[in-house]
Amino acid sequence: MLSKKAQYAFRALSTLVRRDLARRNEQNAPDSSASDTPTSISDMVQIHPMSTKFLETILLDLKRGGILGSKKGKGGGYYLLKHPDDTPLAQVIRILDGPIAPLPCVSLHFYERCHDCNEAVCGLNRLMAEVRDANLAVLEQRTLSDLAVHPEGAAASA
Amino acid sequence: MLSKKAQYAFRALSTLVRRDLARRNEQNAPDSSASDTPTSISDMVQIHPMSTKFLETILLDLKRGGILGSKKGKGGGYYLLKHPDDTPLAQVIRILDGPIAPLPCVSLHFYERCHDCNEAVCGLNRLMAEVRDANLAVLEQRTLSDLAVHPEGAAASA
DNA sequence: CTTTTTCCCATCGGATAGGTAGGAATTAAA
DNA sequence: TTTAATTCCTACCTATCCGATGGGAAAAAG
Repeated sequence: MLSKKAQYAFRALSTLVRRDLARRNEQNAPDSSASDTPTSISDMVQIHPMSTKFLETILLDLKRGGILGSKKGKGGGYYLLKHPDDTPLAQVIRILDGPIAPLPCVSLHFYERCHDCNEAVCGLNRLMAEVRDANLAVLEQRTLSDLAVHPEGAAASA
Repeated sequence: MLSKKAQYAFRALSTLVRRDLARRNEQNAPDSSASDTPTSISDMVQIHPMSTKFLETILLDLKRGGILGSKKGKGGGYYLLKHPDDTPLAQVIRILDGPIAPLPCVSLHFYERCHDCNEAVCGLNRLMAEVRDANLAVLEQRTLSDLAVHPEGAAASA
């Protein structure tokens, strides 16, 4: 299960993504690198109500994780460092929740040796590697852009 | 990530499965229902070293979950209630770790309404439902039998 | 030099994970 | 009929983590 941290992260990111895509549209600059108009924490909290202080720590994590940039002071805030298409959901989850794999011994980014079993002949490892791959097939393919897409053509925005 | 409980469960189950399949083979009764030769906790611990007391609680969970039967007293122990092919890994995980879905609002067996968002238009729900389905494609398909299969040993079935 | 913001550090209460202890109930066999 | 082996039940314990909060310091803009 995703932690609250990851859930809140996705909420906040969806706001940043929507603004980012809108700006790219307006400016006819679909490929420009980073936003120049940061969004403050208080703005984000107004759109998706949650604890300001808690969101603060989350955004800091995302910044350290290389997803967000920030600008201090008046008019400051956070912005996406890359095009929303270029940040897979897997990256967000790894920053906030750690490994995606169901076992450390089949994790790609957080591998830890499994000392209780021989990995070569352990039936569980093989199966859990399948699970990991099934997850990654979605989470590495889907990106922040998909967060902002709403299914039916309806103009149902938040 | 799987809990230790689930990991230990799979270890113990792999022992039961191997014995169960061997017995079916010897007796030329591939379709008989339950084992008549229970395996004791101490036997299981000898094969896969772990805390006896902890395994006890796990096996009780598996029994309450409808996967194992038990026999008390001398010569007693636990046995599989069904053919190993008929218990998907998902069932084991649900008993010991709860939901497989990454969010309660997309869980099939542990659904809980998501009060912070409109599920119909929430981008995250849709994506996490994809993740859930990717997981279930493996975990409902793969069964206890797959636990006992060793890769290089040739005779790999499915 | 005041206001608005990010940034940093420390703490905190409650829940959960992982594990332990002791003993009652049941059964087989000596 | 006693004894040994087993499951079963209830309670407890400890460390860690989750979710969250508080108090400022540092930077930037007006």
